[in-house]
Amino acid sequence: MTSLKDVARHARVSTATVSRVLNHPEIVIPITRERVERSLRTLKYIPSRVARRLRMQGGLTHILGLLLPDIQNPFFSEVARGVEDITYANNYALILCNANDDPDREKFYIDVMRMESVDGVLFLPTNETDPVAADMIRVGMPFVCVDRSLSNIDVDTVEIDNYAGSYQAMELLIKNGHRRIGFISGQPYISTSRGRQLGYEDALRDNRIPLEKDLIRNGDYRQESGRLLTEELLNLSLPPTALLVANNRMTMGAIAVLRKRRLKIPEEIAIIGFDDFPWAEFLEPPLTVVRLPAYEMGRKAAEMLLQRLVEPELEPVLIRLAPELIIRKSCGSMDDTSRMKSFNSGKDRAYGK
Amino acid sequence: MTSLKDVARHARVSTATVSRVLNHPEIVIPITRERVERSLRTLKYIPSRVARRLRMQGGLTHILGLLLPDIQNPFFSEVARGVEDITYANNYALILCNANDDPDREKFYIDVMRMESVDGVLFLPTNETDPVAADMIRVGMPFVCVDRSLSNIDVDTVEIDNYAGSYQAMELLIKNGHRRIGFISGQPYISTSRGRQLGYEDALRDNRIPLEKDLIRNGDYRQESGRLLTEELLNLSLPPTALLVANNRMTMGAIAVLRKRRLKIPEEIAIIGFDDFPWAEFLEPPLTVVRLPAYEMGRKAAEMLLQRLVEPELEPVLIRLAPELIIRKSCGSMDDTSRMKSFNSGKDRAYGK
DNA sequence: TCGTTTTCTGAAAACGTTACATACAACCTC
DNA sequence: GAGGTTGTATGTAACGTTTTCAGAAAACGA
Repeated sequence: MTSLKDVARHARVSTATVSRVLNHPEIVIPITRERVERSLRTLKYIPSRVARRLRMQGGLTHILGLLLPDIQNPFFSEVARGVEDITYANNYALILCNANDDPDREKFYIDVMRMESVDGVLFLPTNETDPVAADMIRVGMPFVCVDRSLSNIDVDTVEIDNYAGSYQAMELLIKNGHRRIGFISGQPYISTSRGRQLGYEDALRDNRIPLEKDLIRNGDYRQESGRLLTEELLNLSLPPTALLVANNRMTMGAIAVLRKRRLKIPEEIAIIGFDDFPWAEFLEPPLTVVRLPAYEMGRKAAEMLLQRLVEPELEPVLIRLAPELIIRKSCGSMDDTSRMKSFNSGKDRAYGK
Repeated sequence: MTSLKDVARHARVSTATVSRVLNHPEIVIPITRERVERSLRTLKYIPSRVARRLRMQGGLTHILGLLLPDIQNPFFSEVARGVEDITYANNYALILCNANDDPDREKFYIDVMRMESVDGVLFLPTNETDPVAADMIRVGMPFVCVDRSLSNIDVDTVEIDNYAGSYQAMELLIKNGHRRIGFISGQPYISTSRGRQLGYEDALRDNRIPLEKDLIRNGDYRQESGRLLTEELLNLSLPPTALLVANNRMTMGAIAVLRKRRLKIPEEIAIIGFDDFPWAEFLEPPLTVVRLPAYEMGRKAAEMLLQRLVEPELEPVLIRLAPELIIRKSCGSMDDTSRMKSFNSGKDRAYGK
């Protein structure tokens, strides 16, 4: 690798001059500048970001870190794409790490980011209380929480209005005549899960439907979990007539069970999932979902972090993005309301009411 | 940030000793070692990988780069997961970059990797002739090509036997009675596309079915492309009775068109896609696919690169992984062969043969 | 006791940058 | 013409590590 020193020797100037040609070309006299630039080209000089980063402790070195819980989930990879579009547009490099839902791995990568002295970190916590992250924030590392929040820490956050998302989904199901609605939630120590669950509960209460603890199940956001919990719900003596599932993976698990039991959707059981994904409309029937603006969230978060870098003293900001209910067929469409109702009353009778 | 120097001062030793405690603990006497370790802990020392990397030019600094064409495609994100599992297991950090199918972005990130002096690079080229990558290889950077190969460059490569994949898919379609099979291919300058197309052509030839240029369409691996080309194929005066689609995105485009035209799958048109994905079995009908071992490929590639780091002088190696035909319903299952046949002969008559 | 080996530690140099302080002109200003 | 100002380039000191070299101290053998 050719270094600044090589270029300096070749152009018969000092390294300082070469560095200035690179960083502040306007303050070096054209004749010298051109000579240096020629040397730069002939030697194919490539600067070392490592050396620069070492030297510029405290300055900006144009590298950000992004830590995701699960890169395979299209929701998170869309967040990543949003982030990356912004960082690239601003000439920032990005260290993208995948915690794989494993706290040890998460810690490993958080440490990596500190060790790499990135300018700032975009973080999607796998759980609410992360001492390593907390430490990082305390120590003054520019930091933005994305999608999920950290408890007891006041820090820039971009998240989705999960409460509104599930509230709207519930309203639709209730309007379609459902009263026994199963809710497959995520882990209670993830902020998104709690928001979604609260929306579920409030929608019931606002519609004077009694809350049944039995109908709420906590899973771990994985497909297997969705499968298991759906089985449990269907095996209830009074099974639900509709399902609200808190993420896309568990939704797939749920659908797998529904298929296996040959239950007709939405006639025999309705289902709404969280997270839209490219194939949702090709399922049979097309899946009604709460679309979460993942790409938007990634962009917003990256913009926020870049902003924070130039204005470190600002008060922490919270941005909440609105989800969107995408009504397809799996919830019983509006047109089917009548059929829906009669079906449900039939069910109700079957239950002995 | 506390540095080695701080720790050294606190423990009343030299920085050299602290460094030795960190890297070669066995050569420092226990009494000193413990004192240093105590200081390390109380000061919460976190090493700077940046400084280490700068110092260890030529040595191994435990960081690898991975450059993907499109992080949102589940195929690539699965590759990433495979890579990441291996790097993490070996205590390597990973800089994961997303070229977003954009050659400029690809160049940007390749440069970033050089500038960051990573130990090695895992690269999925967006096209076969990449001067920047070629340069990197020439300059001796440990390098592994994944999934797609670079032309004219002898370098470690892990890829999939695309030829076999499409050959097998074609055999199945032909066995199911199809003779007019449309092929929606990728860009001809991507090695995977060519392999898949060759398999298509050879399967036809080996079964004495004349090749019709009209039935082969080149797309760009995006959904819109699949949509367009399917429309084109269906608008042919003699449209195909089956479709083989060279990647998952274009397959979705194709299915969208088939749905829109209310064509029954597989009765009116059969379809096989490349790349399995989590939802393929939930489509109606479940999609027959050529499963590509993406995760495996990621693992293999990472292992290969790590191997290369310790044995730089080895001859370049080519690993070709076998795909797997996953037969579901969209191609007309074996049981339906008879129905298939009669259906096709009916079609044939309709075509005036 | 003295030399020799062994074990441990410290000083210093290097990695490739950037920034600060300085040097040396040349040009004003009074 | 002394002193100040500007414009340009240089020298050098960091940044935080690792490693080489050499020296001090300890252990050993005679």
